[in-house]
Amino acid sequence: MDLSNLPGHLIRKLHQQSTSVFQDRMKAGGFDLTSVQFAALNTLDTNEGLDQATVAQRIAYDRATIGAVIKRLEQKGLVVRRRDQADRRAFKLELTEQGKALLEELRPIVLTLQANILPTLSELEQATLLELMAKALKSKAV
Amino acid sequence: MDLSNLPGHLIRKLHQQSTSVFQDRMKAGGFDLTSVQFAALNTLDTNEGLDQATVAQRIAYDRATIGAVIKRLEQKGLVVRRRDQADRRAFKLELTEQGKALLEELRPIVLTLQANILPTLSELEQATLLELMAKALKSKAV
DNA sequence: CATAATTAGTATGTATACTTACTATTTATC
DNA sequence: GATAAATAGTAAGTATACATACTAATTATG
Repeated sequence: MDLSNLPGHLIRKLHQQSTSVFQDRMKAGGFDLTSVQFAALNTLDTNEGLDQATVAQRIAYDRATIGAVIKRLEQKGLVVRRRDQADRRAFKLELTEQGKALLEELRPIVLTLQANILPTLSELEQATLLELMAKALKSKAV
Repeated sequence: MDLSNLPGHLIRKLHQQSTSVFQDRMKAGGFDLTSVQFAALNTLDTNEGLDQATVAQRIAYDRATIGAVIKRLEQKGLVVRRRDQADRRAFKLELTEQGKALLEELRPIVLTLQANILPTLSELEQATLLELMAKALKSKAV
């Protein structure tokens, strides 16, 4: 039984390649940020004042996982947490000036880097792959 | 900037879906094994007496990661480690009878479950996706 | 053959990723 | 309006995933 052609294995390796490209580019630029942290940061900029649960939902993360991610962003001085006065269980998250500046700097880099995740595919092939992945995610598997 | 259509994000979510389907199926069958552990087990059956480094290389895992995976397989009584007398740094890995039996039982389940990772795609679309993923992995990204 | 360079595996530290259980609060419901 | 149900976030536990540094052993090189 050869696993190498099964969906699960191919997807895992592609994910490896994807995060590896992201990390290499960040390191090359002297940035200390993971793809997860970037995704959280980017979501906050588009929508200031979100709480952790909403951020988690937007980028498909677990509630427990996002807590640790936000904590690290806070320690890096990129995000501030304030108790929501309307709902004192929740935090309202905001980017600091430093967080906003970093995000502006990173966005073009992250966009450019996406092409390097699939360097051996033609434009058409990349588009087809993205379309099929999006379709595969349409409704959750049983 | 919307991340949801970028390769990195789609790949991550697909990976989530893939591992989730695997875990659900295992749980439904009353098995306690991750996809990573299954991959290691399967590699060992095809090739008894491999060492950890070779197993790691075959299924594209990190040397440090595979050590922990093998340790858990050993604790579950599925794998045995013996010092290689020809190279006393290395271990020769072998499946136990229990490991072999479990593997035989799991193989058809794992094969069947692969289709559930991409339930919204037609046969043709699945084949196309697999082909493109395989091609994208052909040579590592820079 | 002595020393340098590699290699197998472990240890440590950081970062996801998810489960279950918990506290504190808020919302639903009777 | 008291109580039940739900929700936000944390805590603890397990399992990848990878970088770096380390030990022990092997191979290369002078």
